[in-house]
Amino acid sequence: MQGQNISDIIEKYLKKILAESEQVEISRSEIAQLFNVVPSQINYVMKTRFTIQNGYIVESKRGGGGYIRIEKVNLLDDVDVLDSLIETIGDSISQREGLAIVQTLYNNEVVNRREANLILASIDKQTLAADNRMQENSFRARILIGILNHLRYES
Amino acid sequence: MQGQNISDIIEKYLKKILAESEQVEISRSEIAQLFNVVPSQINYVMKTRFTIQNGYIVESKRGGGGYIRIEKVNLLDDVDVLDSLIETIGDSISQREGLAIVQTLYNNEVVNRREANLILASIDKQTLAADNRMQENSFRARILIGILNHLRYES
DNA sequence: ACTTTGTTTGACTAATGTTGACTATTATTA
DNA sequence: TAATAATAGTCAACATTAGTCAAACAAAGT
Repeated sequence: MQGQNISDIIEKYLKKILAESEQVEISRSEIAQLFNVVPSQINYVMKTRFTIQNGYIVESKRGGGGYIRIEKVNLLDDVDVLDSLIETIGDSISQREGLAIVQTLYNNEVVNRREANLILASIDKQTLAADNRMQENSFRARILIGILNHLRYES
Repeated sequence: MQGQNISDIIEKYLKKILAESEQVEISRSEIAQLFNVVPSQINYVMKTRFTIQNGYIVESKRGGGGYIRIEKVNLLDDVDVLDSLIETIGDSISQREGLAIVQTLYNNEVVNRREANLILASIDKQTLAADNRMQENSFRARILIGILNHLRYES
């Protein structure tokens, strides 16, 4: 039997619920209590077992009536393309290279023209207007990767 | 599932009314009594859920016959609203406020759902993952303004 | 055995919501 | 016009959640 540690058990518990419904909304402290672990262990489970690569989106809110919501999403077919693009980007990318990435997305029909232009607006040199080139390229990389990760699934 | 805290409930109550008519006029104390909260909680709800970023304008009057009036505004009809939206962004904006703005763009059919999610991905806290909060909010502001200006001159 | 990777824990931090005392404004009444 | 009543606004303390991070511990590789 594999999966005997408590994180695996919590993971199974939640995925069983998610097999029935599209999403779960939990109270971190309640789940923690239910499995007799500290609350932050729930964060660990989220971070290691409910990632976007696995097809899950996790959202949360603090304060009174706070929650953690896990949503199961359908991963698309182009995931491999997206992965390799993300790899290409790394942690820094120029505007010219960014344009090429968006072009690729458009050519592969991952995004349409309007969406492509929207992305370009967000990674535009003038938009980012960073203090220095390194910072600008760094944020451009993060934004593009965030968008690519988003394109993994249909919402 | 969602909306366990009383502020969310009050928000929903008011938005239900606003779905029918363009505006509501309430008595702060009456609403407070209706939901069994202190009057100032109504101000909290206004400040966090009925801002211009959310697409609402709140006006009020004190004294006898005082009121709080919530008005739904339309981005398309009102060019000034877009401008004031950009103005409220300034050079820094939180993820929460950013979400409110994108939601408003969607509600006003300036963008569709897919585009809205694309924008949200680009201004997401995790996407930006800046060294500090100020930097994160600063770049979020630049991106949003860049996108808003793009949308303005696009259609 | 040693090293690397994964898990568990708890102290500290951050975000959001609730409450009430005090203040400000407007209308009504003396 | 001055006093009073009837509203709404502000602000800071407190309450209620979730998040981060690094240390301790455990398991798996080499």
